[in-house]
Amino acid sequence: MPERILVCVGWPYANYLLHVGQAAGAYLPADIFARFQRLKGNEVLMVSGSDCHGTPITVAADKEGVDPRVIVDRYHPRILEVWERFGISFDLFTTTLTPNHYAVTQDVFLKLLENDFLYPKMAEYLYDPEAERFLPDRYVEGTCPHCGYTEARGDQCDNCGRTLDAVELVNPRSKISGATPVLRPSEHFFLRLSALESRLKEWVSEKRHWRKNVLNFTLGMLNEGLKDRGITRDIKWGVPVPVEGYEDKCIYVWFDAVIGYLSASKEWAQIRGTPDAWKPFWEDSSTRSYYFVGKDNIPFHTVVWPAMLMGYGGLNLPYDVPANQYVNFSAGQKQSKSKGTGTWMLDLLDAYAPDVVRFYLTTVLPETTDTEFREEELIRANNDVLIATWGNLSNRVISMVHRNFEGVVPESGPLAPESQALLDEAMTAFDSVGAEFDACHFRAALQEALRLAQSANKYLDERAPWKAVKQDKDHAAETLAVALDVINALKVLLHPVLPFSTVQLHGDLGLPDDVVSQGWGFQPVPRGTVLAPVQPLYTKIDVTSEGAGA
RNA sequence: GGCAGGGUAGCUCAGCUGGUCAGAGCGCACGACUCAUAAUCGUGAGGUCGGGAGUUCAAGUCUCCCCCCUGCUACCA
Repeated sequence: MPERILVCVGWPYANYLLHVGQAAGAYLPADIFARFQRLKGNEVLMVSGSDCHGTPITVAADKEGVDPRVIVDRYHPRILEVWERFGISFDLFTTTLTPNHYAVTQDVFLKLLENDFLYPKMAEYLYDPEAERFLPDRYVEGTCPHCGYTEARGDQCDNCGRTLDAVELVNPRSKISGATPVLRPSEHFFLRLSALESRLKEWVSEKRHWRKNVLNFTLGMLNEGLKDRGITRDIKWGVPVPVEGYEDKCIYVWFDAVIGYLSASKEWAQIRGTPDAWKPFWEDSSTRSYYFVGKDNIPFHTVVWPAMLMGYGGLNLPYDVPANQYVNFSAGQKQSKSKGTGTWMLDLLDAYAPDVVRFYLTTVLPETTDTEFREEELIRANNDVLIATWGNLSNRVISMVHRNFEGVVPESGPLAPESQALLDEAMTAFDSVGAEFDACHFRAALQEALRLAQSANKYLDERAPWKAVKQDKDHAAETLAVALDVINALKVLLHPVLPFSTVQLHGDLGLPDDVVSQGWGFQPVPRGTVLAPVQPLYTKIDVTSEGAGA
């Protein structure tokens, strides 16, 4: 019975290039998961898009004296390029600038308003009289009232680490213009999170399968008590508030960004020519929806978005939010998009084959703790694990079939116990590896799959077909045929992580159709199949040269 | 400051509800093999599980205190 799986991935901000941390934190795990589910024969919808609103984009645009759209148009195509080259298999990767997204966002807004989960409230906010805009706390600098640090930000002092309120700062100044901010009254809509607190608690308490950090963090937030949250801003770049008298205000970026999952699903359905196709993914309660995000985004996906969905009514809440920790870069330096440090995905993909990057990143996915990206480790993983254990396995077997059996998969007679044992192991692997993938334990899944490759290597060493072929050709035939069957199993087991090279292997094995249509399960290579000439799946990387991948 | 996660072999990381939990892979040393991208297979060395105190017959595993890293702390998203 096929299941329906909705894979939602955090929306990248459209004013930076994508770095390794984002790829490993959200997009790669989401893609591995989606590919696995498709192999299982499940119906998968995987959506995301560029988050195009928000203060940083308008600030960047102002700095260059251009429309924010120019910034978006510069980065969105680069993001798409990463998906293409890295093999992130979105069903739709859109933006928050589409008319559809605006319409869906406003619909959610109005429905929440109608259901009394939104209400307007007057308050005072910091205003930059020179730049003529209201300032988020982060855009105010000044002297810390506690330690006297002169570069303190409005939300926190980087020197003494205290949390601040922007109005506490001594000598406050706007980060944008340098002007002294003033307080100005403004009326904004607030999301009545407080009213949904108990329902959220009840809902979260059932989520035993959530990761420890996600569950505890969310429970902690709920137990502290939820405060209503302002969801509109005095800005012109964003989705307009669809209420009379509020024409000069926009819906705040995080509110519209999470709605993107829904609007993208609807857009996907429209593009496909089946406008209602989104509904089963959102309205059928048997659908499992997953949200792949970084740990900094947990509250938006385990509290705010669920609250919005509850307030809206009739739509599925997240089934799981397998949030990841961070991938750090070199000596504990964070992969920060704002600081401009880190390894950009496009640079990395210029240097290395996508599957090599995917393989290495999968071994260091920050599933439970922050991890570290190191280029020399990537090279080592390629040479000493990917090629040594897996690439070389298929290479040595295919080579021997060419040398001794004219490249045709030989017949295997009655199987020796060790041959049957290896095949049994391959069949079992679909359960064990599959269970890990399904539980979003991608590192463990990869490790488990590689164990089968090691067993196959051991099997070859014990049966020594290169020796057997001289006295007992049937013995060698059996060994190679069985080894090919296991390689074919590994091709499927590894496909979610290594989509490019396993597709190549599928063709090299002379098999029809594609890997996905073969499905998640053991399939022997038909005897008599003609193999393609030997063609290495991966290329060794010279340690001394800077990235020479194929 | 508060909340959450993490601190385990040279490196990257597993270790759920306390008793083969002191592990895996890589690296390193030695041996075997030579089909294969000097790949593979076997053997071995390596850690008082961040520090201290406690509970227990028994603690990386529970409790308390301390140190370090990361995130959040509601106007970055």
